[in-house]
Amino acid sequence: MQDPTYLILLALSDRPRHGYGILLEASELSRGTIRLGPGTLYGALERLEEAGHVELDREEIEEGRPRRYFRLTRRGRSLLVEETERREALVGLAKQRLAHR
Amino acid sequence: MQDPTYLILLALSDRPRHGYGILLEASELSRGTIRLGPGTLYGALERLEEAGHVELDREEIEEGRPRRYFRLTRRGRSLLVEETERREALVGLAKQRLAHR
DNA sequence: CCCCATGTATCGGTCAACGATATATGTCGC
DNA sequence: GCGACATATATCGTTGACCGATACATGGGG
Repeated sequence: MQDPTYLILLALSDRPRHGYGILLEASELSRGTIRLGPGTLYGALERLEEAGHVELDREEIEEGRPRRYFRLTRRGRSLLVEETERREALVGLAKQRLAHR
Repeated sequence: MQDPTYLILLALSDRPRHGYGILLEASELSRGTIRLGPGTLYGALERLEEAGHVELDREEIEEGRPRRYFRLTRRGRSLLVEETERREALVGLAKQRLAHR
């Protein structure tokens, strides 16, 4: 799993968000390091939805503008936890390697 | 930077290695999680060499089989350190998020 | 009145990654 | 002596995530 997809899952980990909200949260989470474009977002959401990691929470229409909220599924949260552990292990190894030289 | 490229840099961080050695070391580092194929390896090495992150250390011929050793350049090591810090920060954030719920 | 922020969505291009494949030698077991 | 496997390098074609550009729509601020 690459960073953009990981950030999307992470942005949804505390509560459901709509597309644009995910974009903003992901940007904040990475401190502006990673900027998701809409193409990345909706493509990834589609794949995540198809895989059962994310699902539509609700649809709202506010002042003529539609908002589609997505939420993590149980499977999605599992995936996020696993991926986090995998990343943590790899980074731990790397730090160890880079330290003793 | 994706995992395969990261693992290649990491595999070269302690000493120069030849292609097949990188493959084995990367497999060991990730505990078999990530298996690099030759296509991935040589493609990535070419890109890394062109970018000045990796360079040819020496060429040996042992028992009719050629061995091409690669090493990290200073720039390559810098990149590896930066990338590790970036990954560490992101994983730290993720753990924090996943904890308080 | 125009720009910007908000909000969703599609399209096409790029490029890393990947599997399959090819070539060659040495070793081990049968 | 033969086949299977590990060692070792390399190429090719495909896939698919990612990304920028673009489109469309509304509301607010300068």
